[in-house]
Amino acid sequence: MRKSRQEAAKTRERIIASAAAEFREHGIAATGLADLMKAAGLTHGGFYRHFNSKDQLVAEVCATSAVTMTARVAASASKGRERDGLGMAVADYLSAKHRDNPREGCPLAALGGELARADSKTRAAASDAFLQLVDVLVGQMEGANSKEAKKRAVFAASAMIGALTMARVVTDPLLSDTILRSAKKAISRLCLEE
Amino acid sequence: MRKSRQEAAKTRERIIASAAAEFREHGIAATGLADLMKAAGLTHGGFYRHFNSKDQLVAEVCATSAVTMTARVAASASKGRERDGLGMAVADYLSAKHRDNPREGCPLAALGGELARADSKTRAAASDAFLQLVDVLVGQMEGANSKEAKKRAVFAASAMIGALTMARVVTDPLLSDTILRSAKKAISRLCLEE
DNA sequence: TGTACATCAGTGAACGCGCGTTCACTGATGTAC
DNA sequence: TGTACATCAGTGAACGCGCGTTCACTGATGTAC
Repeated sequence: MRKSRQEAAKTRERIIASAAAEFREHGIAATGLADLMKAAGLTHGGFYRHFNSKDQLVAEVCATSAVTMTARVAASASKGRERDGLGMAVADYLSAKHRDNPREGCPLAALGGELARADSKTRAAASDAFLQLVDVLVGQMEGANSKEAKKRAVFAASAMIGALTMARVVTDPLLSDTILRSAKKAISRLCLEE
Repeated sequence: MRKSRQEAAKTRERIIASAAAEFREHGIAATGLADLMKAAGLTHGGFYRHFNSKDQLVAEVCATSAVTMTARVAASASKGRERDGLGMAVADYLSAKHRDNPREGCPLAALGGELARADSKTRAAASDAFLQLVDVLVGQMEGANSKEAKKRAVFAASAMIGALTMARVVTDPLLSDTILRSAKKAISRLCLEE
């Protein structure tokens, strides 16, 4: 039952999309190929018509989900009328909604530790994802292309990722909210000063 | 070849110590019981004389490695003569040495994502670990027991964890150093003001 | 444009392997008298 | 204090299971004439 090239390309995208969601929800190591192929509405045997290995999929998922995530952050930044696009972006990233929906959220926050141990292509994609996030933030800051602004944005990005991660780890819902709120406040303040 | 109670207790501690190192280096899901028992100098069959399940081990490892980590941060804070214990603690946590030695480092930074998906006992231990870290930081801040100081410490802790995680993810060594340095600077500054 | 053939997307069974867990066994340790 | 027996830490083999990967097969799609 061969499919047309168009259909095959769509299937490939569907596999990547399912994998992106499953990985972020359950972790990379904990998600089997059979699981994610089933989530894409396929049997697991067909996987290797599209990818050479699970590792290759992981790298591609990392790259594509980074683009989606960055676009989302950029979009919420642009909702800030005139000023405080950065505040909007940070507030959206550190929202309860984002915390409670890792499937569609930032891959760096959901998979941080695993990405640090991944192969070089995946880590390269993750690095790129981080830099994309930094770029979006820097674009929203006063004195955008100064080195100082870049450094602040690097800090803001890693702090946002850390806060979202810990907000998901912690069992006490009040503490989780505090983590989100204190980070939102501190990062907005830090980036507005000067 | 039954062992004495003393020896058995030491074995148990040895398993926890090996597991703590292996988990932080390779991840929880990626570390098999056979691997970690071998690292402790035992065969894997004996595991269940000490623990009911892998999950139980994970929770205990999380609890004990948190204590070690907190003690380490507290120790480097106390090295700061008179002032700036906080600066010392942050600098030590965000050092290249810590980044390059996850085996002996902070479990929250090494396992963040996996802990968020772990069972409730493990997540409770991880929450506790986070709060311990916050307490150490708050103890080093001006106006220590104000609510404002606590919130700042919550932010500092999550930002430190995020920065260390991302410093390990990123492939460019210069960027990795920048992440560490910018976080060190921003956190020290943030906590000293006011 | 129609026909014959090669390609290959997707299926479903199978591969070897390592996982977490269980178990029979061993012999030194701990306990009871 | 000495002896007889129960306990149990640790070994090593085995359990069923799901993993990533491979493969023979199917039939619609793509290609060549």
